[in-house]
Amino acid sequence: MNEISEQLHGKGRYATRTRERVAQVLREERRYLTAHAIHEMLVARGISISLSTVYRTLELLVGLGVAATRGEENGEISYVFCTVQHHHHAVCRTCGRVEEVGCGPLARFARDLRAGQGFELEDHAIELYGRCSDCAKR
Amino acid sequence: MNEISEQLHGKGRYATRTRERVAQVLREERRYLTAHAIHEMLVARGISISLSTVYRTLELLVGLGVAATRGEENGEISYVFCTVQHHHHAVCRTCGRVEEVGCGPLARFARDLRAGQGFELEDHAIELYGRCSDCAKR
DNA sequence: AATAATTTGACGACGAATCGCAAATTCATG
DNA sequence: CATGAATTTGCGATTCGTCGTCAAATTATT
Ligand SMILES: [Zn+2]
Ligand SMILES: [Zn+2]
Ligand SMILES: [Zn+2]
Ligand SMILES: [Zn+2]
Repeated sequence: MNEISEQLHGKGRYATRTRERVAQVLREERRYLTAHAIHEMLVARGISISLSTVYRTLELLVGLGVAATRGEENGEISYVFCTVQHHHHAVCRTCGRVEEVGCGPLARFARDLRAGQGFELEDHAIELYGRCSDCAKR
Repeated sequence: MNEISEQLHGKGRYATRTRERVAQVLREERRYLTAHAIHEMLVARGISISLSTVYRTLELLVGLGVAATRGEENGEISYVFCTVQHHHHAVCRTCGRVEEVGCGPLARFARDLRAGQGFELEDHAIELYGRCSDCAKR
């Protein structure tokens, strides 16, 4: 019984094979995927699952804090595996891999912002794009 | 003839009353609005315009670099008035006002990131949330 | 195995966004 | 200002992502 199963069990939800499979895709891929893409990947593996269930499971995982969403420019919603603590995502433009990074230097940024235009920073959303260590070598 | 009209004229597009009205809403509001919201605001002013035209005009303004988009979590797309040069948005959580801010401190952030996990930063997307100077006083 | 609670899949509803085409508007030209 | 070509607009239909309903299936418990 893994971490997600324990969280589900603690909240009176069932830890089903179906849910574990959706979570497994996110754990393996580590990049932003739409519900549709996840569904297709599971079907390609010979697993029978409905698109509705994929949506519901993703919503559940986001609620548990183990998945994060991002609104794409075309209106689609993408999901990615995620840890609970506050962090940001560095997205590789070559392979799509998502790495988590902290946000230490933002403290100084917030101070400058308040001094400059009186804006009191409460929160921030950052996405970083570039090349992951593997792809940068090639 | 304003700045947007000139840009349109230079690209063989017509500077129409309709387009100017959509741009005017963005200029006045300075916050993220959906195409639907913009359409309703224009209709409320007694202006007859189709939702299709609002969508097409917004797409055009984004292409001109005077509007920016953001994918919302529910799949909608929001638009905001924007200058061409690189910058980020500080969004007031009380009134929704969007202010533009630079990203000077990010240079150090990029250096630390490369040293820490080998990620080569090429670009970034940042959204800041908090209270604008007006709302912070109350 | 029996039971109760939860989840799943199939289907349809809903809304955002887009497309095609005829009518209207814009703009250059005379 | 009148004319005509080019572009834009509005309308309706269409596509597509997402979510709701409900009976059937699955899960956990005894
Ligand atoms: Zn994350
Ligand atoms: Zn990579
Ligand atoms: Zn404010
Ligand atoms: Zn920047």
